[in-house]
Amino acid sequence: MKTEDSFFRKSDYCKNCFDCDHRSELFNVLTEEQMYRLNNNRYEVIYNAGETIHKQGSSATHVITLTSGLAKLYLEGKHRDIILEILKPTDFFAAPGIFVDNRHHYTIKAITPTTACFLDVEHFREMINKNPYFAQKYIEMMNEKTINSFGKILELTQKQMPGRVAGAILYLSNTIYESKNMDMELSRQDIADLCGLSKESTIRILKDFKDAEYISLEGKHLTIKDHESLQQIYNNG
Amino acid sequence: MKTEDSFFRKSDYCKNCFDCDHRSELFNVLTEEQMYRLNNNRYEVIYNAGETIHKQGSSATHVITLTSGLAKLYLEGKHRDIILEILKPTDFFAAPGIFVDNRHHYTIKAITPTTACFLDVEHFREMINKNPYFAQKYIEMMNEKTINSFGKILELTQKQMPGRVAGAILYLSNTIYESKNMDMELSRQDIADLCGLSKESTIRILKDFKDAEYISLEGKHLTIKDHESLQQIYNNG
DNA sequence: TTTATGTATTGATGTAAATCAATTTTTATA
DNA sequence: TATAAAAATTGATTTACATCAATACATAAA
Repeated sequence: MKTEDSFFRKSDYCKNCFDCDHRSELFNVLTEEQMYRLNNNRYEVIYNAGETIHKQGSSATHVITLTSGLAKLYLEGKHRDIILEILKPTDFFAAPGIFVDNRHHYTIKAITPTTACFLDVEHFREMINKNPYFAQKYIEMMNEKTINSFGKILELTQKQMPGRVAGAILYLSNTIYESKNMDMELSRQDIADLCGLSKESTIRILKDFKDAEYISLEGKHLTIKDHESLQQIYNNG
Repeated sequence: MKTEDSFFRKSDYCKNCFDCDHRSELFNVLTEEQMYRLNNNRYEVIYNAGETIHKQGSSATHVITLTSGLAKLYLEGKHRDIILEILKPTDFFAAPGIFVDNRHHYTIKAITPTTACFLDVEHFREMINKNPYFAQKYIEMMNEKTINSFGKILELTQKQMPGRVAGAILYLSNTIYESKNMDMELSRQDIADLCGLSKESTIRILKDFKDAEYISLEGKHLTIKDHESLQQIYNNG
């Protein structure tokens, strides 16, 4: 059911792709004709906080661009979830499964009210086949994600708790909120899943950082007070 | 310095790419002209066991196909190495860095005497730009690796020791040696790095499996005696 | 407002796996 | 062959983290 809030957000709907400021930069290399077709085939969906956008294991029929809000992309494990990435506008996502087994290998869930623009996989594949620039852009994007996932593997297996939590704080500050002063929309469990730690351990480390005055923290309001120290803990973690 | 053994292996040198049976299936979609250019630009290198083929952090100038031998592809972490993949003929490898920062983000080292066929990155990029089938094949390959690395993340963070060691044994048997009866060329440390465990812990689990008669193990000769049980341990982890 | 339900916090306890240390076995070298 | 060096094994100890349990707090529903 739509909330009043999401109803009003319908003003967020994009008129067209040509002058859309929510468009992923991936699409900048499309030809005029391809852009036209893109515009005719896309559609937008509005999600409430907590709703699932892609479900791990389900069939991958569309690629998406997040046009507003915040979402988490995570692997559902047996014992816990591992958040690989927080998605924000205008992140583009094409499931790696669309060229393999047409399945989603992770779940994407809205953290805040969110809108996403959907594009049919067949259409996306066609763009790749017909436009080498587009293909190259996509490959660059994929490869960057691969490299990131290497880093994730090392962090999750080699860093210990303080290093991982410091890493999560720096990631949120540098990449997601782009500020040292954050009204985080993530729950403590989300932060834990970002670190691959239990909720309790994460909370304890956050408290340590607060006591050491590296951060200030009240509820979901977090401010980085000593970026230097956090960075050092992350590096030596 | 070349050993006598590696000298004799020069007979392994490929005459040309056209009828090469060490060629990665990726290249099957090349046009005749592209295949001709491939043949003229490639070169082969012979490695002794233990030698480094690609070094993490160094600049990525070539993509490779492993034409003989066995190699390990691993991330060098602060405290330990994580083996992502064992490479065997005719595995193809293009560093994800070639479309990002022109660096290697992992190290590849020969486990046994090994030959690898090198192809210039510029040339490889050209193939991708000029041949959409080739680009698609490459994307498929990349995506498959991405999906595998998701699995790796879950295994390393959620499975405990017996599950991980069982996984490594099954991987070696199913994918690398393609037999239940293996004369493993990997060291105990290699197996540990494949599991993300310490050498000592890995050895202990192997001993447990031997005592339970799931495997027989003498030195580097390993035979799977109870595949079912190993699979179950892997699944329930 | 009251009640309920989920989220956050803190402390006590348990445990999986690493580390350390010593010994044995294997492989390489003089 | 003898000797050195590396790899494998085993046991004892330590520790980083999870789990469990109880309580506090916040948000939403009645």
